[in-house]
Order: sequence, then structure tokens, then C-alpha cells
Amino acid sequence: MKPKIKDVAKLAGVSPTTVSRVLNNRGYIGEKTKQNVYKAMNELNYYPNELARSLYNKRTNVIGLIIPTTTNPFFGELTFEIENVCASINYKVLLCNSLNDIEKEEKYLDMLMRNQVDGIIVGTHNQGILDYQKQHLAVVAIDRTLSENIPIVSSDNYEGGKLATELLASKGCKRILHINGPVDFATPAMLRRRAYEDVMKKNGQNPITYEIHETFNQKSHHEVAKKILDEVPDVDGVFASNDLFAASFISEAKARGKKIPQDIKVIGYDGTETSQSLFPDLTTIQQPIRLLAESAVEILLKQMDGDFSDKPLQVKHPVKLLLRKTT
Amino acid sequence: MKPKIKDVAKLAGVSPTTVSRVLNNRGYIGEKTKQNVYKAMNELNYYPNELARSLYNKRTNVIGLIIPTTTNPFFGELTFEIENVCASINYKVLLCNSLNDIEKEEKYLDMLMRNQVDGIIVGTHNQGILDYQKQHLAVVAIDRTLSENIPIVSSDNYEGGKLATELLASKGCKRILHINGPVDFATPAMLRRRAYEDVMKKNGQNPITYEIHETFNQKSHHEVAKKILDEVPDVDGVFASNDLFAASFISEAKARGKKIPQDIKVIGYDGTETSQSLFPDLTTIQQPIRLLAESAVEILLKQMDGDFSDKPLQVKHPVKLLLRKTT
DNA sequence: CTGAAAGCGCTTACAG
DNA sequence: CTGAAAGCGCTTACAG
Repeated sequence: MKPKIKDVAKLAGVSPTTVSRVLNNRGYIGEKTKQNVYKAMNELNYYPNELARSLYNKRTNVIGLIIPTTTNPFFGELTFEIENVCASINYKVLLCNSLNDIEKEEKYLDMLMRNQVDGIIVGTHNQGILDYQKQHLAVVAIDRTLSENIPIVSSDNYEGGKLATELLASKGCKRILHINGPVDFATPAMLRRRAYEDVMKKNGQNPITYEIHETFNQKSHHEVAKKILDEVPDVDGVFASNDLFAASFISEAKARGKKIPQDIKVIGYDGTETSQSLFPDLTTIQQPIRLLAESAVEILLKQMDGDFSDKPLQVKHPVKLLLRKTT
Repeated sequence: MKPKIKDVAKLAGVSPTTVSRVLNNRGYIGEKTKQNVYKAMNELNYYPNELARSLYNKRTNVIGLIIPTTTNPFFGELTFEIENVCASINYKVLLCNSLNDIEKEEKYLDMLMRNQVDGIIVGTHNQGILDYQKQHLAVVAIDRTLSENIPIVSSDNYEGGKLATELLASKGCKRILHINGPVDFATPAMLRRRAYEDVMKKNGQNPITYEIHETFNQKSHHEVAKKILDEVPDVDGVFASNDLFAASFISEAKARGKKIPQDIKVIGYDGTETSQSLFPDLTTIQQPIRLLAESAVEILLKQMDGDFSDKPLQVKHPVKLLLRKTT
């Protein structure tokens, strides 16, 4: 059986109270007693039961992380960075891959509440639908509008969309299309599209956005790519709202004999480590994933400590254009 | 304040015992009482505290997942699949990115024990070093030898290495090199290398393996690629033990004016969804990630249920050659 | 400096 | 069919 505090106490010849105190380094304890307790803990290979502690303290030091899927490199990296920051301050992460499925997300939310997480970081698309306000739980959203009072951490999506579209225009593209995930007008990521539209209009061109519905299904990426090439044969510029879309489009275009970037220039979005490794030639807009993670955790911590004094409702980090060979 | 069982009991006019019973659907309860209790729970927006439950039951339904990093697409996908299977059977996943750092891994292991996880799935390289046997905890390793009694789930690494090397040889490569992560002789992934060596020797050729030490640092991939191109200018075939290495090598080779596959043929390993999206032309050996995840969880569950009857110490899934354009 | 007691929110024998 | 009591493993006022 696992040793408990009582066993340690018995072996050290003290009371459980005392053991607890040396465990928590709290109150005055005689040096000698302390040593005895430590010795006993070692001997028994004792480690405290965090469940019992948390039950009493009403604090688990666990946060929930809800994202679509770690399979997507952006979220894979974001998850790593968030977990990494958390680990460095002794927080733990309960992982939830919602695949943007509302039912799953609902289940996860319920699960997280039951497990008494101290806070939740949400990086999914299901904006506004679930009640994340419930029991004054700490919540931070990444790149998503969840509700009015929930802080949003994002990168400068408008700037990213603008940089991307302007780059294509400046390279002489006359027929620039945009590929995007499911539309979500209230959400910051939407600003990429808005920027695209603004730049297009300013240039006297007609903005056209193609939408990929099943974002996590490679086949659907290719179908949209085919559709674009069928419907707009003179397309010469594509701004894809993530690197995976961009890569799929490029592969489809090449299959049709198009030269990249001579015939069609393509720029992606996200600029993850993985996409840079696997597709180093892809021009893209890079999001500062580590910064996003750090801000999200920082703001969450503040909320959990009840510090709403300077609660920032918006944090926006700069993006970076990675100029490579597909434009 | 969060409502507790007592509050529900009071509102429903019954005892906490009864509430607990309807919660757990256990023992006989009058239909009417049941309805009253449900009504009270709804009214109060009650949800049970799993901490308290777990404390009593000595079961958390939480498992720990230790991997190097979700940034790596193989582990990103593996993590998704594992979490996905777990969620479907009401298990939760505590995520640990160890970066193959032994100290971190030690800390994580300690953390997981304190948090009373029911089991651990380990996918890191630190074989044999940590004591995963400790307190009869359920443990499953993915593609790693942890210790004699810990079950290993892996894909057929030898077959993969053989397929890869034979492909290059059959395409006429005369100078085939192998790129690998840190050597780890006791581990299944090592079989890829062993197969490479066996095939090379059989063909009367000299096996040479280059090692990438800092596996998660893109720069180090490129350094090794440069080293190879400097030291073995007549290299005409490369078998890389993961797709990221392969991509980095290809990019470096192209930078030196080499044509792929005309001058050098390259085959990778893993065949993740992400690498297929981002680099669809890469020939590679695909691991059945979902199968690995399913087996790992299945075996872990058996252990947790104390079912060691047919405890398989080895599960090996088949790999698949994805023949594309880099060979 | 140290201990006995009560309590964190639940569950389950044991009675009735 | 239902309830009072004890206990899961800890912590923290409160006494001493």
C-alpha cells in the first residue's frame, strides 16, 4: 500500500500535523524533528496525495487546454508551449482535442469543471456557444471571441492578412484569391480575411474567398484547390489562411502543370516550425506561438489569483512575413 | 459557492447518501425520489467533485502521457489519437512534454504519481533510466524499451528500415547513408538502423549512419545535412529516420544544386498527416499512428484492471511504404 | 515548537 | 427504499 502521512508520522514518532507542516514548510518546526520526518519519508518512499491536498485547498494547479487537435502543427506547437510554461510554474495541463465539435467541447468543459481545474485556455472555433462564464472560472481564449468578458490573446491578424495580400499584389498578381477555414465573423482570425478584402478593394480588385469546411480533412483541402483551379483558371495569387491549405493548393496546382511562383504565387499562414522544416520554400506569415502561449498563461494566472485590476481583454502580438520561394 | 451534495440533498429533501446513490445509479431508489434529486441538481447546477470521488475510490481515470514534444508531428498525432481514445472511454490525459530531458521526465513522473494517475504511457527516449516499475503503476511504452516487464507497442521498425533501404538499393543507389536520432541500442527504433545495416551488408556495401543529437532543433538537422554533403559528396541515397530529417536534408542538398531524386534519392520515416500535407512528394515509411495509440491504451487498461493474464509484452504493427517523388 | 480535532466533498458498508 | 456514520488523505485554526 502507498504510505500516507500517518505512516510517516508513526515512523518519525510525531503527529500527522507535524508531518504536514514539514511537507508544506509552514510554521515553526524543530530542526531535529524535521530531519526525522524527512528520513521517514525517504524510508517509506512517501509522496503526498495531491487529490487530498487539492480537495482541502480548493486549488488543483491544473488547467484545461481545449484545442481542435494537436495533429495540426499550429496547435501542436501551441500546446507544447503552453504546457511548457505551465510546467515551469508547477501547473499541469489536462488536454482536450475538440476537433471543433461542439458536443465534444461541451463534454470537455463539463469534465474540466468536475475535475476542478483552476482555469481553461480555449483555442477552438465554437465561439459564443458554450457558457464559459459559468462558475467564475478563469478562462482565456486564443484567437477566438468567446464572449465579451473573456480575454483574447491573438496575433495581429489584420496586419498578417494585409502583409500577405499586399505582397501578392506587389509581385504583380492580378487575380488573387483567399482560402479560409469556416467563417466566423466575430473572431479575430476573421481579420485576415477582412484585411484581404480591404487591400483588394483598395487596389480595385474583386475579393473572392473560398472556404474549407472540414478543416482537419486533407481531402477537403484538395477538393477546394481543385474547385479553385476549375473555376478561376486565371488565378495567379493565393493567400491561404494556413500553411496546410497553402501546401495542398500548391500540390494540386503543380499536378496541373502550373509553375509556382511563376504562374501562381502562394502565401500561407502560421509559419510553424514544422512547416518550415517540411516546406522551407513556403512564403508565409509567422505567428509568434511562444508569445501567445506565454500571454495566455500569464493572463489566466492573474484571473485565478483574482487579480482583475488590469485585466487586459485583448493582447495582440506582432506577426512576421517569412519571404521564401512560393511568391 | 459551488453547490455540493449536501445542498442538493437539502433541496430535494433527502439525505446525501441518497443523492450519491442517484448520482452513481447504485442501489434501489424510489422513482419519485430520483426525480426530486435530479430536479434539485438541475436547479442548483450541480456537478460532482471528481477530486472527492477519486480520493475515496482510489481511481482518478486520469492517465499521464509523456512524450518528447507535441511540436513534432509524429508525437502531435500520437497525442491526439491517444487523447481521443481516452476521451471515448471517459479517461483524461495529463500531458507531459519532456523534450527527452531526463530531469524533466523525472519531475513529470513524480508529478503524475502525486496526482494519482491510474497509468502512464511513455513515448520518450530515456530508456531504462527512470524507475517506471515503482508502485505497481500501470505503464506502457511506445516504441521504447523501458524495462523488461513493461509492454512495448511499436510498429515494425525492422521491416520499415528494410523496405526503405531496399527501395534505395533497387533504384540503383550506390552510396546510401542513414540519418538517425540519438543511438539507443536497446530500443525498437534502433531496428530501423539495424535493418539498414543488414541490407547494406547483404549488398556488399558499407553502412554509414549519421547521428542527429539535438533532435528537436532544426538547425542541427541542417548541420548534419551539410556535414554529409561535405564528407560524402558522392552520396546518392539517404534513408532518414524521420520526415523532418529527410526534409532538411533535401533542402540542404537542393541548395547545393543537387537534383532530387535524379542526383540523390531520399526516403523519410513516419508519414504523418502533416508531412503528407506539407511535403506530399516525400517518399516515406508510414507508421500506423492510430493503431499504436489504440493498442497502447488497450494494454494500459488491462494492466489497470489488474488483468495480467495475457499481458502482451510486445505489440508490433505493420508499416507501409509511401512511394512518392523523392526516390 | 507540537498535537487533537474538524473539515475538504464524496462513497459505501451497515442498519433499519 | 433510505439515512447516520465512518473514512478516503490531507490541512489548518486552535490549544497548549
